[in-house]
Order: sequence, then structure tokens, then C-alpha cells
Amino acid sequence: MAETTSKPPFETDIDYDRESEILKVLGHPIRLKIVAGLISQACNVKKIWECLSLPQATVSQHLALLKNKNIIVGRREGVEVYYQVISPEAIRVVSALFNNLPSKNSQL
Amino acid sequence: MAETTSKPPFETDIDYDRESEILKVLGHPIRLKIVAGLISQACNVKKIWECLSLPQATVSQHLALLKNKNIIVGRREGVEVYYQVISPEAIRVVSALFNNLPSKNSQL
DNA sequence: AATATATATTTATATATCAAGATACTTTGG
DNA sequence: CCAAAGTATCTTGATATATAAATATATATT
Repeated sequence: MAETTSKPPFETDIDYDRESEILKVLGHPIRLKIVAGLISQACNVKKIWECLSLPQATVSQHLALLKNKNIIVGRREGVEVYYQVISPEAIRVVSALFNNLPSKNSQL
Repeated sequence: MAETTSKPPFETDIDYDRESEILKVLGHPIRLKIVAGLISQACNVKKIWECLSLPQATVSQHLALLKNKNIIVGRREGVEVYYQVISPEAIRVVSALFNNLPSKNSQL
């Protein structure tokens, strides 16, 4: 049944909306820094904004976005919230971008 | 000297602006489709917008952006312009995103 | 309950991006 | 030079985004 034409280079059976959404979220220097950092180790919010010398609210907003897009999750430990990256795509992308071996930090 | 403190997870010696810029450019479904397609084979503009069923102007604008950010280059062949991906980072990122072996389509 | 610390949300404003139609440019053939 | 095909740019209105500032919430300790 059909589909005999030579497969064009522009696929249609990939969720480009979701994939590009991940790239878009990572496509901001602050969020990329945050995610790259969180890949190497989970971290609480205060340490993040102190390390990056950014206003707490700014970091919190970016974290909220990353959380809403299911790139990271936070687990509460007392007063603090520790975030970590849970999106395999995000981990692969960031690793590839920085030319790390994808297995190097592999948490999954 | 100095720098004896345990290296924090948030590096500062990486060009996050440029790296995030690449992700941002790729972070749009149309551009991601275009780049993914162009990675597998260089292509002229008309074929691109025909394949994607998009207005020519829309595709041309996205191509212009990709060109300005040095993700792709076009070479003219008569009336047509053939585009191809030249950014190694973009190739790595897209390959990683789609979980391809990075060496699979490797043109470099 | 009151306070201090950590984190989140809301609001306002400036800026950037998007899609698509209209128009202009470039190259080739006549 | 002119017309046609392929491609690029300009424009406009709609939508999304970034950041700061202020405020709100949650938790732990006293």
C-alpha cells in the first residue's frame, strides 16, 4: 500500500513540535547553564542563583519553565528544593552540544 | 593560581551564548525539520517548501535565519540555491535528539 | 505564633518572534 | 532587453518572551 516514492529528506513521522520545544527551552543561556549544571549534579535553588550571580526570581522563573516542560523535576528536602534533569533528550542534546561522550554522565 | 574551591557544576568558560543561540535557532519545528532534512541531503528551496507544504516566503525566512546564524550555507546552481548544514554543533544536536549514532550521517 | 530562610508567583513593560501577503531581486533562455 | 522561475526581502499584526520588582507561599526553629 503506497509509500513507494523515494523517502524524502523531510520526515513527517517525528514529533517535531515536542523535539523543537525541548531545543527552544534549552535555547537560552541561563537555562542552558542551569541544565548543564544540573546534569553534572542535582542542586538546590539558592546555590544555583548564587553560582550564576542572578536574582532569585529570575532563576526561579527559568526553573519553573524547565519544570513545566518536563525537563527537570524538583524534590523538596526540608526548606530546600533540589532539582535534577529528567529528560533523556535534554541530556543527550546538552552532552552532544558540549561534545561529551553521551555515556559519560549517563544517569540512565 | 587559586581556584582551589571544588569546581561548581556551573561552568563559566563555555560560550553559553553561542551554544544556546544554536539551540534557539533549532528550537522551532519548521527550522528543525529543515535542518534535519538538510543533514540527510542538501536541497534547493523549492523542494523544501513543497515537501513541507509551506508558503515559500515562510521557508525563505527560516532559511535566512539559519544562514545568518551560520547553521547552513547555500550555493547557487543556476536559478536554484542548494542549502546544506555546516554547523557541527547543529549536526551533533539534531543527531543526538533523534537518537541517531552521531557517526551515521557524518559528513565531517 | 512569630520569625527567618528558601522558593514561587504575579504584574508590568520592553523586546523579540511568528506567519503570510506583497514586492523585489537574480539568473537563464529567447 | 524581456519574461519566467526561483529565491529573497519588506511589512504588518498577532503572539510570545525576558526581566525586574513586588508579593506570596512553604518550612524550620524558637
